[in-house]
Amino acid sequence: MSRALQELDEIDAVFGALAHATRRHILIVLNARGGRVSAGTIAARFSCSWPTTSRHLRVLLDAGLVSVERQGREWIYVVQTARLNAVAGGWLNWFEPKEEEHVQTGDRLRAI
Amino acid sequence: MSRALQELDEIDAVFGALAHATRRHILIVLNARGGRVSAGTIAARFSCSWPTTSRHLRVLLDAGLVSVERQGREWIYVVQTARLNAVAGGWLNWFEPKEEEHVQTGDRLRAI
DNA sequence: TCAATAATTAGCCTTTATGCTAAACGATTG
DNA sequence: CAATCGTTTAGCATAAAGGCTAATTATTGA
Repeated sequence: MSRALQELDEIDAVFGALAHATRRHILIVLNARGGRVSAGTIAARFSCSWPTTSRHLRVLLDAGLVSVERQGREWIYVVQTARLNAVAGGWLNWFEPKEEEHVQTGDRLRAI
Repeated sequence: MSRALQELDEIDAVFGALAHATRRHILIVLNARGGRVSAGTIAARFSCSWPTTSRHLRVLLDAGLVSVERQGREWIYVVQTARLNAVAGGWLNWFEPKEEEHVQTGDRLRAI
């Protein structure tokens, strides 16, 4: 797959993941708590059932917005702020009031 | 409704609108063509049926990401980049690598 | 090794989103 | 004022997303 096409898929996954309020909230909570939180701690903070939260975490994981590490019998989720900023921020950057130069290459352009 | 709650609804509408590839594409096309394009010109550029494109435009309109003006028998859609940057960029700003001060007020904080 | 803990996966049902065709509607043109 | 043009609205069918409970997996501790 071309770089541009792959980038389109990433954009799709990221904005798809950000479309749900609960998932956005999870990212904020994760970030507010230092970026590393166990699944149980997250689940306890939300009104939906644990499996439902677990699935939201999976969507975020598939989008690369969090990573996960096993620690004993806990799963620790880690927010990937760099990726969030790169992918979502990168897309948004198309709409920045531009002053002359954009950072976008020809390959990047094909990803529209 | 409180300012913070209204802001949450705006964030929800904006990220909801950005969740679909076609709608993101419409915004890019609109922006690339100088920000003002008729519905027909947009519809011609997409593979889905005209009514379907029309509905995508409606979702963007409801999210405030475009506005619309009648001009003769055409409808001219205008991309609202300022709002896009304010709402989506504003939310993303929570994840910026922070150096001391954030621009967020107490009211803003409640919107998490 | 058996019970308890932490969490995921499976399976099902309901809601929401998306796409299409057909009908409607306001502005213009003949 | 009738026909046409540009576009939206209505209505329906299908697909995707989200939520729940029950079952399963892996790890720890008695």
